[in-house]
Amino acid sequence: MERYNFREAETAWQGVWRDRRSFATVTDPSKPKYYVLEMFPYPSGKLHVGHVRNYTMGDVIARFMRAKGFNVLHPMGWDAFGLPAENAAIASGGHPADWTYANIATMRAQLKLIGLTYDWDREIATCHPEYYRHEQKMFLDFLRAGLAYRKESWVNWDPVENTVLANEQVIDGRGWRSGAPVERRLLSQWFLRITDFADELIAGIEKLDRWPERVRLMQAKWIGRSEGARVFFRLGGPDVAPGEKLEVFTTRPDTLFGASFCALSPNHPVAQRLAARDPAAAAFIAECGRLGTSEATIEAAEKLGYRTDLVARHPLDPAWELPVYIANFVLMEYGAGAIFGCPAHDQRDLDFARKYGLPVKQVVRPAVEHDGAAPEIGDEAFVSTDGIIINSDFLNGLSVAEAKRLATARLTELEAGFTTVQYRMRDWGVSRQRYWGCPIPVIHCPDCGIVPVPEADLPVRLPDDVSFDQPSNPLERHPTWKHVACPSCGGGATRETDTFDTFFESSWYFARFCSPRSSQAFEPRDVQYFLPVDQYIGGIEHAILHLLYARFFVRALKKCGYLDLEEPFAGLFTQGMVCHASYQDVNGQWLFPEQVRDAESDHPTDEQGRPVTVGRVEKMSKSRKNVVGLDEIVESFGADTARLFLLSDSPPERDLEWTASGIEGTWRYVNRLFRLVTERLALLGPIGAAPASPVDGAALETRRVVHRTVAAVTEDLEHFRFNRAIARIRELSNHLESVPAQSPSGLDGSIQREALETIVKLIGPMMPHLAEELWRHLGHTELLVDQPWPAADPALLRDESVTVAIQVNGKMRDTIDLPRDCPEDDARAAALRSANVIRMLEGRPVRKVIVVPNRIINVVA
RNA sequence: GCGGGCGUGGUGGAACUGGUAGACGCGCCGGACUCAAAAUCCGGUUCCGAGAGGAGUGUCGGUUCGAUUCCGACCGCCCGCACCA
Repeated sequence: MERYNFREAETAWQGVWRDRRSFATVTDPSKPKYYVLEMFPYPSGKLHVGHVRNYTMGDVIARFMRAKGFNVLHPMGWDAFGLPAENAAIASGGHPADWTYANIATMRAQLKLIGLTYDWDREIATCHPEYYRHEQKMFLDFLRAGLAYRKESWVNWDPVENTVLANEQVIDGRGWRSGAPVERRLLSQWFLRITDFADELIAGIEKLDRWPERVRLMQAKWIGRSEGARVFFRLGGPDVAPGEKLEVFTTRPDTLFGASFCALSPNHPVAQRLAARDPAAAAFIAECGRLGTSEATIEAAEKLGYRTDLVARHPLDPAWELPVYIANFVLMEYGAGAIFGCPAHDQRDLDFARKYGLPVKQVVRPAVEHDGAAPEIGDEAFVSTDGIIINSDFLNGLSVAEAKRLATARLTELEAGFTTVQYRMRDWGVSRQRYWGCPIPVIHCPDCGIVPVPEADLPVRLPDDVSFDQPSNPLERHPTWKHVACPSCGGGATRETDTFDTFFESSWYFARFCSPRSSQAFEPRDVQYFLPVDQYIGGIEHAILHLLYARFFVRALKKCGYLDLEEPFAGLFTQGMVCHASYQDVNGQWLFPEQVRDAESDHPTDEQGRPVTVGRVEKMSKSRKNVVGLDEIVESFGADTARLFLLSDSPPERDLEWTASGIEGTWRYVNRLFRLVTERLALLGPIGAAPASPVDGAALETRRVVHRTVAAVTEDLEHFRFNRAIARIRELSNHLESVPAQSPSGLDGSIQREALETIVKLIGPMMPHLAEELWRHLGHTELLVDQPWPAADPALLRDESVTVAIQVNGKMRDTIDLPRDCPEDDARAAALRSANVIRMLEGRPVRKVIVVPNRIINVVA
């Protein structure tokens, strides 16, 4: 029996596609375009099968859309700056660039093994000066447009990576890569004004209707828009200047009459000033700093306050004085860094008030009163906004919404406040104290201050001769690199030694792919044609990070005149992870899957026959050794088998468990398909002849199955339902196998040909090498990749007779074949004739018969 | 705590807008071929029951002629956010 020689076929077809430049794409506005992009990888070393699931999905879409006639852009590149390269250099003494480029070479070769339709002419690596020079220019333009600025602020310091992290890169108080608890440091850093676009970024989410709801919600929450008011409280007390005011932010100006205290952040300027003259205040502030504000321990931390000798005068009743506290739960970074506390209607304020014996005055009662009186405030604040204002002077009797409006109107009149919108998101800190990144193109001059590097001097290149023998930034220690003449006054000055956050590079690479060799960042003609990305594919872990930064970046670029684009990614798909069981030997050491015998049995052992403990099925990771190498799988089963398995076993958005039995089963199917086609070649009609039009029998049924499959698979691929598409194709091949191959009972040659050519075309996006090989076997000289996607004949999608289920009292008792769309009376009569129905009725009278045309008949007794 | 998602055979998962639950696989069982094994092929495989039939989509309840699908309460799992005023 002939087996499919995937090694020969895959190498050969990859060569043909390469030589014919089958997947090279050019800007051609006369054709509809489709831009498919998978999030480009960081070149970390070697690919395992878990890495390639999203590339396979992207490739299926690219090939499918290509067959449907689109001019498909499907590029690949490398997110090549980043810490692992530097860490490798520290560990082994090499240079980050060498490590990075070597990994790129390895991974590029691996990607080429699996037959992806990348236009390799467009390959980019972000660590190349021809790439990063453009983002240096962008930064200078941002600077000019006021979108970039430098300020001293408290930042997140990762003590393991020895660098600052953006807020988005701190997960549960820990560095997103190192996992180390983040410290707070006061540093001068570069920021991008992402908050300028907060409103636009939130409004734009509405229009991203081809994004997962989950990601849209996460972004909206991250940006965190709150409508409210700034309110000013006149301060009183020692060393308070005449007319000095305390500014607070609140979303509930309607509850101002329920105020019982004000609270300052420990970092608030007023608190800091107080600390200078009040040692107890200073001690309290120091204590707050020790506890940390970004630690996960905050959750359990008690709400603590220090009562100052200051008072705050109520803006709507100057005779009313409120105590002023310094409180550990007030964040300097949000709002005004100070609050007014309304214990009756805010749980946190209530806890605080109870602890310090402050008054609790209810000013909102439930809109629907229960038995007359409003319930007392006990340990639970009444936080609902569905209520009526009470005990509040001129606001009494109003709804919460009305009271908000009236209160802020009065505040505005008194010049004691105004309405405002507050965001949770803060500006994006882009400075990193590391070497392997894009240099920030500014110069610090003792006389002129910050001076941008002149555009003619770009790119500011990284120096090659650096050492990693100390933990600090090598650019800082370099003997000459940072010492330059000031471009403005010519005097002695120093370069900025920080580099950009690597999310800077990934914020615009999708645009660079449109014109990767241009001397500009990109050509307007190209980006206008290809952008936005029609289908973006990547992991959920970037729901906020990269996907938010890129959305901001296109807006900033638009403002600077680079491009005219609303959103970078019109469609987004977030794929699940590839998982594998993990194994430990008797000593608790992790084992690679290939070191385990009988891994899927009840008693797996190691190579010495000792028992092995099977752990959880979890994401493939080097540390647990539960990885399956891509090279090994391609060598044993071929790229198509690996691709098919990655697509078939789970829905694409869910996690997939990689199993040896699964990949073997897929390999069996690949061979079955190969035989199905190659064993029937002698029976086929000529190429190009129209299929016969049988009126009934097996031949008609076969044509129906073929066309139904085309319709179903097309629909499935359009909706990312790869697992279902594959199930449909398997049903079709099951059907074809069941039809006798040989005449006279077999099919007409033209119908055989139609069926086999169709199945080959349908598997094309998923198993491109096998499909191309079988297409050649079918006698074609042109390439399958240049063939159009098959179309289903609508006439063959409609059956003339339908199988209708018959229920008695909702339970299925029989099925009957009826002509399609037959009259209801006929259907009813046919159902009542059914022997099973008569038996199940047991002589009871029929009360009602429900007929759902072509579907079901329910006899109710 | 808040927000979102998910619970279907031994297992991964199907089931269009409420209309034949378990498609398509994996595994398992039986059989054919073989000296034997592998490969391949054929048949079976939700549970109970010999059968007729009954039960069945996390649990309980509701709406309906009919519920995996809609509604309510609960249980469990996963993910995100979390002193945001």
